[in-house]
Amino acid sequence: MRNKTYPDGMSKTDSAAALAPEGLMLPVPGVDYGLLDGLLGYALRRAQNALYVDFHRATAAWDVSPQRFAALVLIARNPGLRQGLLGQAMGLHRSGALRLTDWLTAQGWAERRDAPDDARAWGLHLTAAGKRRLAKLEAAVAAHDRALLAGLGEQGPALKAALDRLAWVATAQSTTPQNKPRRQTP
Amino acid sequence: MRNKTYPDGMSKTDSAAALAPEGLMLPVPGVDYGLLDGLLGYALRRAQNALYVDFHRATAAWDVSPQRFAALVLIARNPGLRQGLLGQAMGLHRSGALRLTDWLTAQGWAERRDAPDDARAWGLHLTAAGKRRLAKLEAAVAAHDRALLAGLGEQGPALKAALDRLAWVATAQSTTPQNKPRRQTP
DNA sequence: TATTGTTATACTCTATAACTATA
DNA sequence: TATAGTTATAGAGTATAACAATA
Repeated sequence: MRNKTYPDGMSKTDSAAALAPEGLMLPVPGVDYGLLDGLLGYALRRAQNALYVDFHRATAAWDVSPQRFAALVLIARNPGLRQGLLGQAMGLHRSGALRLTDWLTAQGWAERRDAPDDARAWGLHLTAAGKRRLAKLEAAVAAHDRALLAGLGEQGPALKAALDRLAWVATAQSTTPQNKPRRQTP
Repeated sequence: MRNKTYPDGMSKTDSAAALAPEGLMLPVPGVDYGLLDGLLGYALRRAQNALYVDFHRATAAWDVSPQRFAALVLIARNPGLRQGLLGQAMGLHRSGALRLTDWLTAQGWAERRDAPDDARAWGLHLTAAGKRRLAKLEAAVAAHDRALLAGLGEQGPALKAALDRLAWVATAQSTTPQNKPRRQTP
C-alpha cells in the first residue's frame, strides 16, 4: 500500500463513546414466554445479552466494545495482519474491517504499515501505547471472565466446551450442501 | 389509546427483507486467537453468531429475525400485551418497541387494539393470519432447536441449564450495587 | 406529576456497488 | 482477470429528547 493517490478522506467513524447497544433483557414477571423458555437459542441470546452488559461495565475505563477488543487481540498476536484477514476472522465484510481499522487507528490503538510482500495491502500493528493499554485491558477482561466462571462453579468448564461444540454444530448445519441457502443462480 | 389526534404518519420502517446482519465467524487457519480461545465470552459470541446464521437459514421462508420471532411469541402467549411491556421484556427502549410493533403490524402479523383499562395504551394481538403463520414458524424454530440439541448429544440439556445460570450470574454482577456504573451525578 | 406512546433525529453497525491500485 | 483496500451510500437497529394524551 505504497503510493495511493486518494484524497485525504479520514472517515467519520471517529466518535468515541461506544454506547451500550442493548439494555438488560430481564425476565418480566407475569409475562408468559411460551416456547422461548425452552429454546437453546433463546437461552443463548439471554446469556449473551447479560454478558455484553457486564463486559461493558467491567471495561468501562477503556471504552472498547467486545468486538473491538477481539480485533485488538488478533492484531497483537498476529503483527502485520491484513485488514481483509481481520475481517474474515470476525465475520465482517471488507468495508466493515475498514471502519473497524479506522476506529482503532484514530483512537491510537493500532496503525497501518506497508505490507512487505504485497503493495496492495496494509499490515496492521499495535502502537506502543496500544500495547501498553491492551496489557491492562486484557487483564481486566480475563478477570471478568474468571469471575463468570467462578459464578458457574463446576458447570463452568463444561459450558465452555459445550459452547465450542455448539458453534461447530450450528456452522455445520448452515454449511451442509442441502441446507445452504441457494445464491442467485443467474 | 382511543382518540389521539396525531397526523396519520405511518412510519418508514416498512421495508421487509431483513438481511443477515453478520457473516459466519469462521476460525481462520494460521491466525492466532490468543486469549480469545480461552474466554467464555468469546465462545458465547461464536456460538451465538453461528446460531444466528443458522436460524436465518432455517426460517428463511418467513423473513423474521430472531428478535421479531421472540416478539411474536410473547404477543401470542400474552394477548393484549402493552407495547411498553414488550419492550421491557426484550431490553428495548419505548421507541424501539414502537418500531418493532410498527413492523409487525405493517407485515400483517399483529395489530394494535385499544387497551380496555388504560386509554393511553395499546393492547397487542396477533391477527388471524399471524396466528396461522406463527404456528408453522414455531414448528420450524422448534425443529431447528431440536436439531442443535441432537448435535450436542448428552451435553445438550446441561448446556441449556448452564446458559440459564450464566445469564443469571452475569446479570447479578452487573446489578451488584458496588459494580453498578454510576449514573451522572449532577 | 408520572406514565404510555409518538415524533423527530442521530449514531452505530453492517452491507452493496463502483472504484483505484496492484497482482 | 482477480484481489486488497477505499469511497459513497443505504438499510437496520437502537438511543435521546421533546411532545400529547391520559392516569
